[in-house]
Amino acid sequence: MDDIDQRIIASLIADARQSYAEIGTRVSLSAPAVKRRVDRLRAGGVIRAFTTVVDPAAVGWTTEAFVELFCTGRTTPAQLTVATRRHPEVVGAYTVSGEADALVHLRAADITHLEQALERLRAEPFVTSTRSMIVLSRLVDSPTVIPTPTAG
Amino acid sequence: MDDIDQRIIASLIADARQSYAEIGTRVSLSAPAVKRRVDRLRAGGVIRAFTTVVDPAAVGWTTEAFVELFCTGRTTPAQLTVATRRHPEVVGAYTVSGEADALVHLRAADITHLEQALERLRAEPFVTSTRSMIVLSRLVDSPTVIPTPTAG
DNA sequence: GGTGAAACTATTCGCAG
DNA sequence: CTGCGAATAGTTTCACC
Repeated sequence: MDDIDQRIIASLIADARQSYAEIGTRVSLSAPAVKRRVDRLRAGGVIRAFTTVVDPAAVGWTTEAFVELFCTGRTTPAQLTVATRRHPEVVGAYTVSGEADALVHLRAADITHLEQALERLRAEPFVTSTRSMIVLSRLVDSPTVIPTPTAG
Repeated sequence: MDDIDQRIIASLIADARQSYAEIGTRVSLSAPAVKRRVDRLRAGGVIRAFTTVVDPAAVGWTTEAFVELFCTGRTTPAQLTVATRRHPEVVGAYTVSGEADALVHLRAADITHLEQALERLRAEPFVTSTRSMIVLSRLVDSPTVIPTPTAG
């Protein structure tokens, strides 16, 4: 992972459908050289996937919520992973420090759908209680972060 | 937006670098037909971007947090948007129902960097207090949702 | 929405630093 | 080990039906 790799990644984050030749002009490399680096980054797990950012509303998912999960003492992260992945409405789940044990990001078609998903989540045996924050408006939602780490 | 558009989108979410011909075989359409639909979806704002999912750790961002923002009474969503976009560490920001007024998703290089970002955020004039949840582990983190809305 | 042709890319070589 | 240039295979994109 050198500086050129970083720039290739930044370029692919900006547009995943760019040609290798185009990336090459940006980073001053030939297309085959870029491809070799991208293949290496993919094999090494640095690049996980090429994906498409879709307007959630256009696709029918208009309701979103963050739910804090309070769990029984003996709940493992592995249990949480398995449980949360069962629910298709879960788009993100994290164990966190603070009062709650986990934070779950839900996306649903509407309030009714969200309520159903929430009830299913609350029915998990290790969940003792939940606290929901319904998203009223999305102010910022960067698909991925452009890598410029040394900003501190 | 018909069923074929949905399937094209699902396919592009799974792999944004697929050829139009490949998508065409999945949805039983010719490559030019697929391109026309993709162009239309892009122009209509349904498809926002083609991007790359990168392992945040590999790129140097190892620390993540969700911060609940408590604001003064007269704070508008527009103010929040402007303020949160100023900070490069903010990867997501939402106004929410519940105790807090907003939820901010931060990503930083390390704890020190996160602390700095948090202090800068707390220095915003409309912020009265904050409550942080540091992410201990990422259980689920779907880059985008595969559109299968009618699951309720 | 399909077809076919032209322009452009991707990908695989051999070869050089 | 990494990058380059050339040749082949495949893709995008266009006009037209």
